[in-house]
Amino acid sequence: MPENTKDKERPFSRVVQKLRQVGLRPTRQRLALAKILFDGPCRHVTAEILHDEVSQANISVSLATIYNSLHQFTNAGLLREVVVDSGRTYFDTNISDHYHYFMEKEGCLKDIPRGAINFDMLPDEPEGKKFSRIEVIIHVTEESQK
Amino acid sequence: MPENTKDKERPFSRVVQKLRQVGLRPTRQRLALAKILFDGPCRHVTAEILHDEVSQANISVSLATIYNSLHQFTNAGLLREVVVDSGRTYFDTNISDHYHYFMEKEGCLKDIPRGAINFDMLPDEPEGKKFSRIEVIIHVTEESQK
DNA sequence: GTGTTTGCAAAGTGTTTGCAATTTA
DNA sequence: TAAATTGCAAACACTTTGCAAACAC
Repeated sequence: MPENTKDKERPFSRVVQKLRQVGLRPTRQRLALAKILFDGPCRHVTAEILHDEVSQANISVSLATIYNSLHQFTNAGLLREVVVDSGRTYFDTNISDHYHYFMEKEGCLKDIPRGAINFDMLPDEPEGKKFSRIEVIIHVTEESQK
Repeated sequence: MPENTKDKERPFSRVVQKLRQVGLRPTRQRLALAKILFDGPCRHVTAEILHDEVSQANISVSLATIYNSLHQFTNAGLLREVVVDSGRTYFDTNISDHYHYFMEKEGCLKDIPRGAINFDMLPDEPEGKKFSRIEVIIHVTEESQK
């Protein structure tokens, strides 16, 4: 099992930049996570899923670091937190305004395509308050279930 | 501290009925909880809030029983679970179709008045699936905060 | 070198569970 | 009395924290 170091830095350059832009040092751990998260289609992950995936890639990143990184990425605006399930935190790599399906059976999130859902009217913001975000989650079950 | 037993059953009759209707024995604990929950305006509670309130009324109900009861009430259709915050479960005594404000500062839920929010269009249910419920949560912050 | 980041293990939070004792019908 | 319910304490799942060692610049 010879170590493959040849493609160690080059393919990460985009990810390295992304981290640098938000002021996070591109450490081995953060690079591995960022590559999984941002180098491909948008994803919805939990800390545990990420931990499994990074492990499968034979990179060891502790759970504590995964949690730290997820929050750092979120604070930096690279991720968005989605709450569907008390006791489990999902992070969405799609940071644009959009809503979610929650597939009850699989326990996973899917983006609702832009334009597939629309508000006719919204309440007014109360005096001195503002709506910081509007979450819509459509729970999807199998036809047979109630 | 003389025990006050005179008004022990009568004022509970509505609540007793409610429990009986869904097949739950009106025990001392369930009655105390049901009275707090259903005898008055609609509420949003967590297990802890309920525990505090019932304790303040000098009735002792263990947290385990509170959790049990909240789930029993929910399964019986007397309550509805609302997820806003990972790590804390809210129960809503308003079981009609409606949506929520989440007041970030206070960490509490408020119902959005019926008709204040409306969908213009909704996605179609995929083949063999159905939308079991649609959750809308508007996060409300102070004007100054972002 | 200096300040940042990591990883472990321990602590924390909210919730669930097993089971003996108690209560309800 | 039989079956349901309760409460405790222990177990749980997920997340956060403190701190010494390792790392990035």
